[in-house]
Amino acid sequence: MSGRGGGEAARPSLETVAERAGVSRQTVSNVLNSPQLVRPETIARVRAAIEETGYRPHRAARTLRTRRSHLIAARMHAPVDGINGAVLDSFLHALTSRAEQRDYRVLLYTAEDDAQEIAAYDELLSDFDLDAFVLANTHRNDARTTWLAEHGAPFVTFGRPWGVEASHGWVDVDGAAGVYDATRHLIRRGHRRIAFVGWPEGSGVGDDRRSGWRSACAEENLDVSGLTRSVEDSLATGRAAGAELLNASCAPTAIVCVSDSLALGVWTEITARGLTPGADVAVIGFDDTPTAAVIGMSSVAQPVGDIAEASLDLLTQALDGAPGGSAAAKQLLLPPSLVVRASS
Amino acid sequence: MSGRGGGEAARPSLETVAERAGVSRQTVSNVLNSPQLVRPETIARVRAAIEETGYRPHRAARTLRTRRSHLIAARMHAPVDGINGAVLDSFLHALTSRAEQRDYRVLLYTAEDDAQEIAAYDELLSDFDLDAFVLANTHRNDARTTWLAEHGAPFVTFGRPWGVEASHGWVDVDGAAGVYDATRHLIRRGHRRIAFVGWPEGSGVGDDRRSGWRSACAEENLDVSGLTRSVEDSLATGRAAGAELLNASCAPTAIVCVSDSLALGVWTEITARGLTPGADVAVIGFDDTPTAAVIGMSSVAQPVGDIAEASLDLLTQALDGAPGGSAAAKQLLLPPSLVVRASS
DNA sequence: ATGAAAGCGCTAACAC
DNA sequence: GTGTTAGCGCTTTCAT
Repeated sequence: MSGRGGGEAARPSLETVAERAGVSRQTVSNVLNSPQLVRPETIARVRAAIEETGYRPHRAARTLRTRRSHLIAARMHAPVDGINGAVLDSFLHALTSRAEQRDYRVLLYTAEDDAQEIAAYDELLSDFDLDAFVLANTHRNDARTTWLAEHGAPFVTFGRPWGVEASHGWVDVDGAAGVYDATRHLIRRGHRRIAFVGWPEGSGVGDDRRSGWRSACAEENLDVSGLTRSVEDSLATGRAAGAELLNASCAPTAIVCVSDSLALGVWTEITARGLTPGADVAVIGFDDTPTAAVIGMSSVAQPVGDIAEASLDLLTQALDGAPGGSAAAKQLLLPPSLVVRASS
Repeated sequence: MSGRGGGEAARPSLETVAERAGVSRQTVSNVLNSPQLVRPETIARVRAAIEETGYRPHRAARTLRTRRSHLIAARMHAPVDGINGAVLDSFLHALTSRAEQRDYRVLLYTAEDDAQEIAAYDELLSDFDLDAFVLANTHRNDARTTWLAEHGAPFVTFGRPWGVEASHGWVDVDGAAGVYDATRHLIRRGHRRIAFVGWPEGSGVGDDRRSGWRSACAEENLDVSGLTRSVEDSLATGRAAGAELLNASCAPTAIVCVSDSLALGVWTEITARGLTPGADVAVIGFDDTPTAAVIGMSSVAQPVGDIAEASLDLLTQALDGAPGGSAAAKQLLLPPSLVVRASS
């Protein structure tokens, strides 16, 4: 740690610039925030003075006056099994870099459940004048969106509102389509007995993804009886589900999973039996995590950059004022893409 | 996105609290910031008034006055191969949650090289009054620390200053000790030909880790000739290095790697030959990434939480004033720990 | 199109 | 130990 007190030059203020340009402080502010009110030649003079003095507006002062911090809050998720968290990490990176381009910054917070997260909103909103919130992992009965809406705080969610009608802006990935594509891919490769390992019924995301498998199979009149499992998300449960499926009298030749965690569990079971994923039993996961890439497992990838971009579009549209009636869609469903590797 | 304008109650200010408690604004401020100056009974009265009104101080106002934002900047790293980034992610999470406990928040920025990162510091410092910076991945000729020191900005690094004498605060993990432990572990298991796959000479971190392997082998008079490789960090290069080693006339029975990426590359080569990591050839990586955990690969783990904690200790010590002469060490080398799994 | 006055909410400096 | 005064740097009226 280095202490304070290096040789800084005195920080130029609006005043300095105004004097130098021979205008009032106010005019400088207008050049910055409402240039259309200022005559072009004045603008030029002021711009020159800004350049010469190296003036930079001070955020805290602006925030105090306008109640806008130019800060967007995002949650830093705890590394769980470390597998699925990878998607949120790259989403966060995309969000940060794209926010910078729009003159916003991302402020982090942590929380262990919805209640803690709401407490964080409360503090962020009233203490720091946070401009907006980006939520991930929406789920049924999501208290967070309700709270934010009630408090009039702008927000977007990465994930649809599940089980409720909600009018807030959201961006999501079409999980059903992703799993549908994965299943179609397997069908094209000649598979007829394709299993699905998903999460227990009731999770919006999980049910949605499962439906993609079901409809792809239905289209081809494939028999799916006994070919689905519902388990919590982990390697161990995935492996057990895989074992069950492979032990059945009519074992599947391909297994699609709702997540990479489960898929890796299945993968582990396959290799433990001396079989080769892809050659003997095909496996496809969901999220295209680094681990999947490393071991060569096919997986459905979410377009993280596009999600971040779209989220910010929605946000800045609301924050910086949508010109006109703001007819733009406030809900967006993006298509994922299947990354085919050796395992399928 | 939900718009602004929900039914907020009017925000209570210091004034409100002061009136209610029958004191001046200043006294309320003192209760909050310098309670030792206020008589206990006054404190109690003010605290009660704060409670009743639900008053919360406004950061922007305080920042404007004190030039302290209570914000700490950290870089959001781009997901590279997705393997090694995992350590920084959990470090960032630990940093965020621990900073919250000390009434600091973490603000993100992105950068693609040192120059961009310095530009970010500049903006963050003068526009947002950032209080401090946390840097990771220190390297030789690190322009960032020089810049920060010159500008008098408080900072800590996760990583030693390599190749220079520097007096700034840092926290690092003893990589040499980690690799030494890993090698010792292999020796205890009976291995006599232990190879090391590292990075090209010149990277401080890489050379340091390699030295741990060298000294453990030297202690036991093990022959290490032809048993080390220096390659860039990736799966492919790791795999190639592994192949070379295994093809040699006197192939090693165990391979220690400077990173999990390289170790996974070696792992891939081993399994591709129909061999089993651990049973046939032992492999140990570095960083204990999620992928390592998933596939059951031994790896050296960095104590991320402790690093975050220590970094903040150093920072807050400098920011909030170290009482007394601040005799506490400003440099800290933490021991990593070997996580033994099936691969060794 | 530009300028003057006022004030956002807080704390440092000083008086009492 | 507590109150008073002033001002951080900016933008929002409103007057010109």
